[in-house]
Amino acid sequence: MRLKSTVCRPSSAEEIKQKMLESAPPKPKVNYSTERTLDQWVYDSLFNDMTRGVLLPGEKLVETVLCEKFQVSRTVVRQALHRLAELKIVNIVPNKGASVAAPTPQEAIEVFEVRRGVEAAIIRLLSQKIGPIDLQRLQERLEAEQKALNEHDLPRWAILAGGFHLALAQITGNKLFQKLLLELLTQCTLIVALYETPGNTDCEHAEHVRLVELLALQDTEGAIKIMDQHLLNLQNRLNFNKVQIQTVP
Amino acid sequence: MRLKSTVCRPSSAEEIKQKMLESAPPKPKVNYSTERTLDQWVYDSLFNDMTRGVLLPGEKLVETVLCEKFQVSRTVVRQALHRLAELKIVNIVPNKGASVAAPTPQEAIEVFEVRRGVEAAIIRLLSQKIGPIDLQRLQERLEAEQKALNEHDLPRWAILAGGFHLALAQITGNKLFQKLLLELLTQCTLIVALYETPGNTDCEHAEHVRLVELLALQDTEGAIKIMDQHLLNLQNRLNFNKVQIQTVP
DNA sequence: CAATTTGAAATTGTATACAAATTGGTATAA
DNA sequence: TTATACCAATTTGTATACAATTTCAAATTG
Repeated sequence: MRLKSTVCRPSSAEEIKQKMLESAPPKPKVNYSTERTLDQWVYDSLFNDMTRGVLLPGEKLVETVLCEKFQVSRTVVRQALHRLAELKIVNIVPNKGASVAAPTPQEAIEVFEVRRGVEAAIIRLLSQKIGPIDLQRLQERLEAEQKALNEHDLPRWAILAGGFHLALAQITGNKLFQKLLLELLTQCTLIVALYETPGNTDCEHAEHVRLVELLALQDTEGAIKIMDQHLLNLQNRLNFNKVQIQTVP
Repeated sequence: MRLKSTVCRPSSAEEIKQKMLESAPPKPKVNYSTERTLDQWVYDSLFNDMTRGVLLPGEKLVETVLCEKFQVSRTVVRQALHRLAELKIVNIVPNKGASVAAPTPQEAIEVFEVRRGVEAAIIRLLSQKIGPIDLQRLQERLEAEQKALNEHDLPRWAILAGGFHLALAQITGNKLFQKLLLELLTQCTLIVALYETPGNTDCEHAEHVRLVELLALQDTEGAIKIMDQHLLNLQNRLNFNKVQIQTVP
């Protein structure tokens, strides 16, 4: 008996303020309709929380809880959740509710199969369009990665490493490829959170370096091969026997 | 008793009844919640209307009109539209409304680039898993295609030809590839509706035949090449200067 | 005590109510 | 005539109200 009626307004409680503070949403938007809708704001916020690892796979997403967190009505929360479900990064079971997707081992394998295909296609396309400025920028990225590794700042490195793949997609100039890859990367984030084993970050970084070298040499097929192996290595580090802990508060 | 019949404000009229009859929805669902939700029903119905060419690119999708067509509240219609927008087959502009996606020439090119990459990946994966039964089924599909062509039943042929590509994805066993390809095919349907030129169906069919021959010979790279050319041919038949007619009732 | 029933709280699905924005036409002024 | 300001009707965005389903623990029964 926490909420008096079926309303999700501030009602008259104080635990709500507590909740608010404990995980405050980015910014409540001064006047709504400044080009963006509320549901887009909730959508983006949830999406980011998942890519950043704030929301973990399997975590329950109860509508009223999100209503209070964002101080919006259930209508907008539902809309955001259903849109995210369309991308398979939120799982919705009718009459049961929504939760952060927790891909099964089978689904994880499928995601990696698609990702390998898509990233190969991206490299093939990119090789026709890449120029010296692009290579320059990739080099700078690699140096930033190296720096993060030297400083043992793994969270920062992880973000940079994901960004590296997105940067490749960006060079193609193809927005659809960029969107598709972002979705796949997000799913991979969830998969890694579920099944990750230690792994060798130095190795991953070296593969990025080698990839850029091959791109600079215009060795497209070689670059594709490295990328494929890179993703296979990541996949092979997954341990599907790992016990999955459902977050239950 | 639910359904107080005051659904969506019938405004004032009779043209509405006309619209209702002119495109009656499949089935109104006896008791809702027989495993499926209303918004899923609307979603599926709209999706099919687009793949079947009943809804044309650019067509306005006004919420209240759909409310009356399906006899549901705006809530479910909105949910369905926003989900479809997530797949880029419906276009939503905040405060302006929804319409069937009408890809620009640039977007069309991007869809084809992605599709070529995805279908190549599908063939590469499929070649590891295809067996004699699969080849048998593909042969039967081709015969059905041939029959439709002989009978000059182009609509049926178009459905079969699209189904051929989906059938290839199915052989991979990868549900994600299947979902992705279905989305891309739907976008291609819209693109073709906008920019199609006559084109040679016999040629397209011959390419399907050749593809299956190469798969039977386990010539994966050859099959990929044929598929790529097949899709390039389709793309090259598009005429981006074609006048686009917006349906305005 | 184990298994089943049951019922109220919690949660989701759907409908309606209200607010804000857009649209299109008309009246007015330059 | 053209341009602009303004209002009313339409349409979309958001919040609330209500209905149906699920959950889970206490009560009942064997």
